[in-house]
Amino acid sequence: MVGIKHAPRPAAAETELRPRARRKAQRPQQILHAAFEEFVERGYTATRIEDVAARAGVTKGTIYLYFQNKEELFQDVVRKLSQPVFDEKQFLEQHHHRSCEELVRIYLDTLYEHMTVNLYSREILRFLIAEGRNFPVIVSAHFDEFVKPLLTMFDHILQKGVHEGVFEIWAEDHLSQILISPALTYAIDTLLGADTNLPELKVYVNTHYEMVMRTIRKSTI
Amino acid sequence: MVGIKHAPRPAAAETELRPRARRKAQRPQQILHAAFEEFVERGYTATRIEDVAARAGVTKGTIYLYFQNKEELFQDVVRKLSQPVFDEKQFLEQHHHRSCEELVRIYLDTLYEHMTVNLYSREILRFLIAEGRNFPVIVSAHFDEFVKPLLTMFDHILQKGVHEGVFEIWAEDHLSQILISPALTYAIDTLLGADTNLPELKVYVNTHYEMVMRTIRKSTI
Amino acid sequence: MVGIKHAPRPAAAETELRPRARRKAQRPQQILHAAFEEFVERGYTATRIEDVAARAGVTKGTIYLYFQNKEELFQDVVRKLSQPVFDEKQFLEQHHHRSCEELVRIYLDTLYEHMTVNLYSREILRFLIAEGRNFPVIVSAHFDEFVKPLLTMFDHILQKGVHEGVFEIWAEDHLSQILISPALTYAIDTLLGADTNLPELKVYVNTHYEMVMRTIRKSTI
Amino acid sequence: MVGIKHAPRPAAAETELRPRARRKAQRPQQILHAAFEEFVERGYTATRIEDVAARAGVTKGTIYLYFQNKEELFQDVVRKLSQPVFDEKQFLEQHHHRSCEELVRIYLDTLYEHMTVNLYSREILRFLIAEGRNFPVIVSAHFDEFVKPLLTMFDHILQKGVHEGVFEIWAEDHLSQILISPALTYAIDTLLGADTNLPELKVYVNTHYEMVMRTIRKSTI
DNA sequence: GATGAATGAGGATTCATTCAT
DNA sequence: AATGAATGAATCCTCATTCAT
Repeated sequence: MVGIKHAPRPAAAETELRPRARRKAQRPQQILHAAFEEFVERGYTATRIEDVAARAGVTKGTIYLYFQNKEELFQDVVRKLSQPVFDEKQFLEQHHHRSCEELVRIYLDTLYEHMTVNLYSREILRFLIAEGRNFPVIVSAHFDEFVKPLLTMFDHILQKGVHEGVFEIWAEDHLSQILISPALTYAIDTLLGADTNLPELKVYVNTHYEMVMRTIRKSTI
Repeated sequence: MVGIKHAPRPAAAETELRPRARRKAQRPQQILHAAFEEFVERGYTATRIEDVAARAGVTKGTIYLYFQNKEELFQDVVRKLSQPVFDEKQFLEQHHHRSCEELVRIYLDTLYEHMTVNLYSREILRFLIAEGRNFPVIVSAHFDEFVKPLLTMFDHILQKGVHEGVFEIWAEDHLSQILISPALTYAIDTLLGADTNLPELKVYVNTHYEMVMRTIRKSTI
Repeated sequence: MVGIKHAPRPAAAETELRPRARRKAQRPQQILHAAFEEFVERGYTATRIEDVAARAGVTKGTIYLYFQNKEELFQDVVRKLSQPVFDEKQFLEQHHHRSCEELVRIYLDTLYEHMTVNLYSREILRFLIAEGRNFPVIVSAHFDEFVKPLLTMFDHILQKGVHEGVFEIWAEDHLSQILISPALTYAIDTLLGADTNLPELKVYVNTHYEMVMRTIRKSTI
Repeated sequence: MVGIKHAPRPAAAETELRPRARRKAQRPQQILHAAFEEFVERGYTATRIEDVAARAGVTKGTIYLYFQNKEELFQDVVRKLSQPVFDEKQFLEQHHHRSCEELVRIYLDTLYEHMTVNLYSREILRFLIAEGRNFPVIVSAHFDEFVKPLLTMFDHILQKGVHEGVFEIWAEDHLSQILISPALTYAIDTLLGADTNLPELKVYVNTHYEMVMRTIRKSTI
């Protein structure tokens, strides 16, 4: 009987840890996600620690066991919940048999899909714009870690195209940035909740792709 | 002729008022600008009415003589300090002798100059992204009043070009939006204070212009 | 022409004063009445000087020309707008041919009518109860000037009745106060806005009168 | 027997709680009483939450843990600190052997004693008169819960007397209200702090009682 | 480790009062 | 005499943070 008193030991599902320890190990993640959602819904200042706690299923005090303070929590949310759109190496390997034009297309499709599906990216963009002034460090960290790789990768595709004689890089600077811009426009439109004005995605991407190709395709006269 | 050179004496409006009345007439503007600057520096929530007052050279109470409350003040800042980039009619008249390609170039130059010179536009964009969730009305009002005309006008230039046989509109939708996107990217980059990553404007505009032309110029084979 | 420029001199209607002077002379009264009404509607603290001013048709500043401050204004309202229910001398002369029983009846009728018709009395009672703590002087002044005479006068009627052998004063003290009490109850009920519970006045007065008579009428066995 | 002498150990409710929980359990009462006293001394508007807190030995914030806001606090004070004068059933059982005349006397004695001893009743009456305009709900709630039962109970005594042939109800309506009125007068006088004019209670009650009896005692000729 | 009661600094807003015009 | 713009003290309420349990 004594043994039965205790809840049966759960199958060590995800980790080897005891339930208590496991629960503890998950706390920070739970809290980060809860915080993210609250920050998304209300913005930094309007978000109350207590609401984050409630959403995470803990209480105020617990938040402070894992995070110094609200500011720290916010920064951690941005840092830890940002997800790279691509893993460049993997992307190139996965699509190594594709033509450069196809790579551009897949790149764009992936990018837009990421933005559509992945709440995080979009909302973190909002955070950065809204609160960036007060958190300059995470802004540039985010830029380095997530935006720059995006641009670099597009650059690589362009270069590959040049190398293969299908693309033409006629400008010295900023070309990738300019060519990808429409995706940012789309993201901002979404952020502004301009639902009415939101373009139909498929058509939008087609046009975007066409714009890119017309711009860089090497004329083969 | 000499006489005519001077602007016509302003209607008794401002100058002839007694000092007190004149001061009063200026208050709302003073406050709006002070508020704008505080909102820019701190964001909506972090801005204290008392700071706005101090910056405007008045005291707390005075703010409330002219604005219902903080929210109202914020909305008025956005509403009243937004400035249209173009007056389309005037723009077209002024440049009626230009070719369509030149019109596109002037359009872009004007747009970027506006963004560079005009603090307001840029920061109001930040407001809209940061606080838009809480002020949906001004977001859509702003879109209708300032963004939509911008797009429409670009559309008109494109159509003119098509009419004259120099441009080709090969997409049914969103073309203008996509073609102008790089300007938004530039604005956002500025907002993010990515000073390091900020492109040299002249080169950036050139590239943007070239992108547009490559995209829409009718091939004349 | 010069003469016509000025507004025609209004006929010296109520006083010999010039219009301007007359207007000035009326100001304090106007303000007192406006203040009274505001105090009635909102209570002392919730009444704003500006509202009083607006109701009096002047501006804030003007109030302070005639009254030291809000407190002073309140006290003046209570002092100057209280109106005696009876002029005892006149009352007795007017009804000298009546029997004592009739005098009691007329006394009660007058009292209730005063309370019903005369907003002031009722509301000033509320002031006294609500704010009396903070204005002890006017409470006792009011008591001496308005309540005491009321009781005294009833006493006199009783004594007259005793003298004429129709009434019997069987208690040494407080008899008048007790016999008049139902009128106070009625006033309070009105104040509490207990409209639902408010008795039909005529019936109520009848019962009150009957109570009084049964209490003091000399049995004539 | 010794053991039994002690009151049965109170249900774990209060005593067995850990100190923290116990303190929490008492907070609302502490605050209510502190608030009551402040409201009594200053009136609703002039009372500052911070003063209530200080008197309750807590800080501002704590008040808001237990009460939504100042208004709510006020209403709760009125609601929860009002105490019925009688428990009718108990009163009648306790005095079932008394004559109806004695019942009337005891009723009055109890009523006056309640008013004298029980600060709350008196001051809550002041609240209702002073602030009733702004809290109509609690006025009528209070009337239904505390005043009406008082009248009803007096009615019942009268009816009992009629049944036993000693009283005569000669008026259809409002009789109880009128007969009890002097008690209200007494309460108001106390409220007005008319200490000078305050009757000596014993004499006053005697006269009141005599008035009632002369009014309703069935003549036994 | 977790809790949640308590704190108290901080900020929006109101309004009696002043005073230059 | 009258105005009404401006002031700033006063007060409600919120919420990040602490800490005894």
